Amino acid sequence: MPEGPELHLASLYVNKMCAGVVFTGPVRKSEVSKSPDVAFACEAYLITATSRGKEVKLTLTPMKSDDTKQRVKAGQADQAMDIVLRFGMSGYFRFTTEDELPKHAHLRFYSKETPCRVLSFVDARRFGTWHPNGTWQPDRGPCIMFEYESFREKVVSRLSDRAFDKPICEVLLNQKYFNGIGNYLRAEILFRLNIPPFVAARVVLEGLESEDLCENEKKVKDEIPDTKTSDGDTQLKRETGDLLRLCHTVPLEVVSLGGKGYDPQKADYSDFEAWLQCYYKDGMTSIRDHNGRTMWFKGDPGPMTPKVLKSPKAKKKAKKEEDHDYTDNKKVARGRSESTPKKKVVKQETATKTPKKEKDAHPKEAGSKRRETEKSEEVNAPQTKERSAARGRKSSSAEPTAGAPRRSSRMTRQNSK
DNA sequence: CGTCCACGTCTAC
DNA sequence: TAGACCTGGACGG
Repeated sequence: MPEGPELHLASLYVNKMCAGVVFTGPVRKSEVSKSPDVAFACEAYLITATSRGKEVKLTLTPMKSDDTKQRVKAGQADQAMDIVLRFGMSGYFRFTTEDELPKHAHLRFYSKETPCRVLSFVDARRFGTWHPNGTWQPDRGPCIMFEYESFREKVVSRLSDRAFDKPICEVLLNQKYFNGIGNYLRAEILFRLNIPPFVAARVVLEGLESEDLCENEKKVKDEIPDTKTSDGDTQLKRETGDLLRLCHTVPLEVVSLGGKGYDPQKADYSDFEAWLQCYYKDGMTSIRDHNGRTMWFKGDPGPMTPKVLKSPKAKKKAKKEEDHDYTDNKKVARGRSESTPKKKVVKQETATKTPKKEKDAHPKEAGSKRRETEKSEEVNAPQTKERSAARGRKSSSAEPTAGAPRRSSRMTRQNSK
């Protein structure tokens, strides 16, 4: 969930659900959370939210009353407090009754009703954080969705920054310049323009102007290939705008998909999945970037494609071997200089294309990926995603295609209800 | 049961 | 530029 669009949808969710709701008492934190306590308590306060790139800011506003002195004396807030949150890999908001508190609700705001309801920041993996009395993180750039002009200007004017020496797909994750872009967005954006992911960012970006010449807010019309015909090869990509503009418009498309894209309650990610054209899609290729993140793309990977294998798997494998290596020469032998090459078995890269034994039933499922990886083993060659229908097939062999076990593995929030 | 993978930062050799 | 930080779902055995 959490890339720029989801963070923004989260702020919309808070504003919608909490409009007119009066909250009361202290803000509560789960026992297990390592994020700071939120020292705010108030007899009656309101909650609103805004977003910027990959951050959300909650504003707690005490409601007027005449007993200000008393309140202050009682340790109650009389001033608004901002809390800035980052969502990590799994954060989101829910507004529920107290007895429906989601698991992993690490920060909670209680309404004054009876029975009361609770606005929760839910974050299973706890990679998310919050900062009481916080401000937008200084090192993050302008929001790609709502500060488009300054975002664009900043990138164009700082192209000499060595940050742009790296492959474009990696630079797109640099929040100093692309605040709001995440792993699925970088794949979708580069795919739309057919830009090889591992081309130096500067090469891709130089020549672009600060002014967006295509500045007439015309909806980016993109042909979404008929999902049924699978074979997402339908090449009708006629995108409007340059890379920087798509860093703005593509995320906004996700926002326009609406709440169902976000609200885990709806458990309905089908629209979002249908919207995806590249990320995790069948027929696409994926390889690990220099930071170990999976880059999805199609076609030419570009000249700066990572040489050494650094998939989590490869790493783990290497580690394992080390553990079982009693020869004591680890440090010397492969200590570090040659890091991971170990068995660069590089099978013929032609191994890339997996026999297509399955006709797509329905794009979806992230399943089979591991299988592919399996095949590639130590190979650095890109892997194209193969059908996973086989997966559903397999597990529910009794039930072939009909109700296709379309539980869409990932993308499906752990709510499904 | 175990392994691999995930929409993201952080910080420590 | 590796790990670290976490939980849980999908799969494989």
